[in-house]
Amino acid sequence: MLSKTFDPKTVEPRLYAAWEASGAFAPAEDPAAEPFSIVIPPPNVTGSLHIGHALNNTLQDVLVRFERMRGKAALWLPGTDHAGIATQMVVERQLAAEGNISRRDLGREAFVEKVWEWKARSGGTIVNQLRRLGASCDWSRERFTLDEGLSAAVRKVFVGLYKEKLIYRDKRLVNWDPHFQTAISDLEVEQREVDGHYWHFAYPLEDGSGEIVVATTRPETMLGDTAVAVHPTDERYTKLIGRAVRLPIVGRPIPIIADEYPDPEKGSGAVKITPAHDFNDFAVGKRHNLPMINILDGFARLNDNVPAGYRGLDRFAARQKVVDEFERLGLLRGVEKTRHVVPHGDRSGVVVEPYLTDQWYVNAEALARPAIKAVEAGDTVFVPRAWEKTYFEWMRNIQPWCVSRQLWWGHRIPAWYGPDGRVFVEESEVEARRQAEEHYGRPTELRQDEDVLDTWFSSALWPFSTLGWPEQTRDLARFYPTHTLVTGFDIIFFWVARMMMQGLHFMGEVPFRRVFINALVRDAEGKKMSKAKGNVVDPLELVDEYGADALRFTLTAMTSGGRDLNLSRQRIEGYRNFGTKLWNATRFCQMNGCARAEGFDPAAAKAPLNRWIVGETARTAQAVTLALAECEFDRAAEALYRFIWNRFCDWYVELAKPVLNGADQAAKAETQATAAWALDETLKLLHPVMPFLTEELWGQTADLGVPRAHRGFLMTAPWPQLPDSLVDPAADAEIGLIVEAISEGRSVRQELNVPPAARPPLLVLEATSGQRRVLEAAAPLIGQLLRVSAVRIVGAAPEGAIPYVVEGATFALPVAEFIDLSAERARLAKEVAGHSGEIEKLAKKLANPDFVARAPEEVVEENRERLAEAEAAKAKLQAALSRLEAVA
RNA sequence: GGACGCGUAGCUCAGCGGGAGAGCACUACGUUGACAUCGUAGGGGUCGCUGGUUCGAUCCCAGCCGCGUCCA
Repeated sequence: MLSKTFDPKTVEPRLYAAWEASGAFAPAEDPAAEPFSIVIPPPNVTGSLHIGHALNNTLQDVLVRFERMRGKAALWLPGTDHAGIATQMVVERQLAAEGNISRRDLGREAFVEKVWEWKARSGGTIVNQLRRLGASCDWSRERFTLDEGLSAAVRKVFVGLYKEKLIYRDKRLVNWDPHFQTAISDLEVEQREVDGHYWHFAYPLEDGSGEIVVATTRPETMLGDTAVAVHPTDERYTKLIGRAVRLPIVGRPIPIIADEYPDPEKGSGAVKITPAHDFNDFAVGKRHNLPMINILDGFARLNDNVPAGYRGLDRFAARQKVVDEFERLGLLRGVEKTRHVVPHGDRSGVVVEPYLTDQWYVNAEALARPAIKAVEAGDTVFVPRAWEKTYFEWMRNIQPWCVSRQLWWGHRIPAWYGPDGRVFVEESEVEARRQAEEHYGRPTELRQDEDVLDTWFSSALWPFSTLGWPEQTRDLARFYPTHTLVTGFDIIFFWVARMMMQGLHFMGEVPFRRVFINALVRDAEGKKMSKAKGNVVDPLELVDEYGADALRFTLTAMTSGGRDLNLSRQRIEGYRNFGTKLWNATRFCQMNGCARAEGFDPAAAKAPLNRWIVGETARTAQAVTLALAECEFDRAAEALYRFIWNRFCDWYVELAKPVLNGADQAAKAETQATAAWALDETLKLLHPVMPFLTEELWGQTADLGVPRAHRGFLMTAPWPQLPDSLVDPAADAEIGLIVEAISEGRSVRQELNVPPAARPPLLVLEATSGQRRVLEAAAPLIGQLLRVSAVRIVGAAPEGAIPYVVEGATFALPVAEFIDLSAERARLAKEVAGHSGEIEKLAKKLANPDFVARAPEEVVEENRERLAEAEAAKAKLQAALSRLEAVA
């Protein structure tokens, strides 16, 4: 006998271990099985599971379990990302906390060694947390972006792109993160709006004949100014173009140039130009061939290119000093408060500086072209489709991708320099040496590039590098292109776009056929979760409290096309209750001898009740199958919830009770067999979303009746394929009538406050012969569920019987002695008014000749029928109301 | 400033050309032997505003108002 509730705490670890040990997570070996593959968005090794991971991985698991049951060779390939900056940060912090020497003192090799040690010790956290969710990843294929195989892939791609001239070295402005001492890509820069000032500085003309005023939010950069620009059409300055100002403090003469960049409407219309420290100024500098004076070092301190008093100062100290100096010189023309956006490093949180350095770039524009085409052609489809716009928007305006990082943790760039600076880009040092020897004519000492690659460079290869590329493995042939990628919209640029580019370039095919973009999980009030706000929900805590299945069902049910998903504990609790409901329905069936019967054929069931639930099961199977195939997760969850709670539990079980307790042995046996069959099908349909509870029930009911055709785990059972022919409209109509008669009767009783203990008969006044037959046959059911003593077919209602109309049939409950006549009058009047409103609307519509002429025939017909029904019902209730008023 | 998206029941959200829906919350009643992590019933919405298209608009189009996100 089942316990009273499901106990996730003991069941989950047991079942997960059993699944894993059985090898069920690996794809079927059957070569005939259609492949279905998903690569996991690799979480950072440093990570721990947050609610976004829980959502993302739940959806992947739902899909992969569904497809596995559908007989596909389903592979969900897991792994983790080395996450350059994040990991380096964690280990550095740990070194500091342990009172150890810093990374720099430790030296590169020793530090990297420390990171690997850390990874061995703590890197598995998130992977184990995924197990707690029930994720059916094939752990035997788990990969890490710094694995030997993946590193080989990275080198091959880098060298390949270099030789095609799609990777190149360039001196340009980068976003420099002074905290981590590295360049970062545009995507890693966060624009934050902050309070600041506009300082207006006067630059005296060199000949002393006047001044020109420029405004800046970054005064310290003036030390690197190499021009002042004005708009060529700005008449205020036409005469000054070509002349020079003497740069205060520095004393350097710099030209006044004409360029389209300054906006005459803004400020004074004149702009100071610092080509080495501003992206716009850099462009101006290029156009006018201006000197580029770098005034900062890697720590964002001022370097030796500035006057002595400023050297070594931090940028912000220098800012103040420059302002003070201008004031002292009498050249400060004003200060305004302003709010402006300032770039910050997304990891470090410090202000990043545009900084002139040599870096490696990928020609993203060239790689983007085929990637754009592939989505246009539908080779890869985004779900929801609207995200394609985001993808296109970025891809069509793509900039060169800076891929070098001045970090130690990552894939070292496979470039070696000779003594004269000549670069050899090869997959191995050996090969680089060989090339060098050939070039120089003798063995030559080479120095490897110090930099590592952007973490996203290796992530971009994930869909094929994890399958073994560059080796031509069986997995690669079988599972590439992968089928579906499930990820968040925040990394469409970082990751999805780059996988598209690299996949197409190196594999000649898109990396995935479909990209499902999942929502961002927010708190119950719709606020973004953040540690600062203290509203972060730990998914593992939720799993502890409600079980993994409840959390999974919640996340699945809340996944519609939206961008946000507001998670509340109440919601999870509700779905935990849903699991309990199914658990107890199974318990009920078990207590009532429901067991699989030898040779049971759902199509051959005789009792309308059984035929009805068989049809409902088939309908549900179809709805869930369609929904999951289309990533309509909320619809799948809704169909399951509705079927299990509102059909199976609320009606099937209730209506089956009298049969199960009755004397008709044949009917009882059929019902027991049907219930067992329906439950088995239900467990299969619910399994992808609630794997633990369903697997446990599957196991606990394994011995009830004849053995199942599928003897193993539910997770490997075949998915239900139930034909439409199992739906029986006649059975639907019968059960529909019974359900409505009971529901409406209950409504009458409650509204009129008929005591629950009262057991009047239910009178059937007007009904078709078919309806009468159904109602008479269902008398015991109706008796129990509506709490009536009998169902009687009568000609006319006795005085004071309360009528109601359902499916065109008229019923009455003789409960006059219990009720307040005025309450009944009010009830009838309300019903009549309701019908009147409906009638008015429909009649008006049908009276419109345009409607009748132009609307589709079936719509017109449907409206006519509804009008007739409403009129009939109203007439009956109106008659009752009149009788009542006559009595009173 | 540009792009995208959202305003539907108290809350969170589905629906998206022909009868306004769900969960939760709320109210009343109820231990009928699966389940109180329950059952039964009920109240509650000019579907942001203004126009347009249409026989018909919550749904399509335009404008406006309010909110959010991303990119400058």
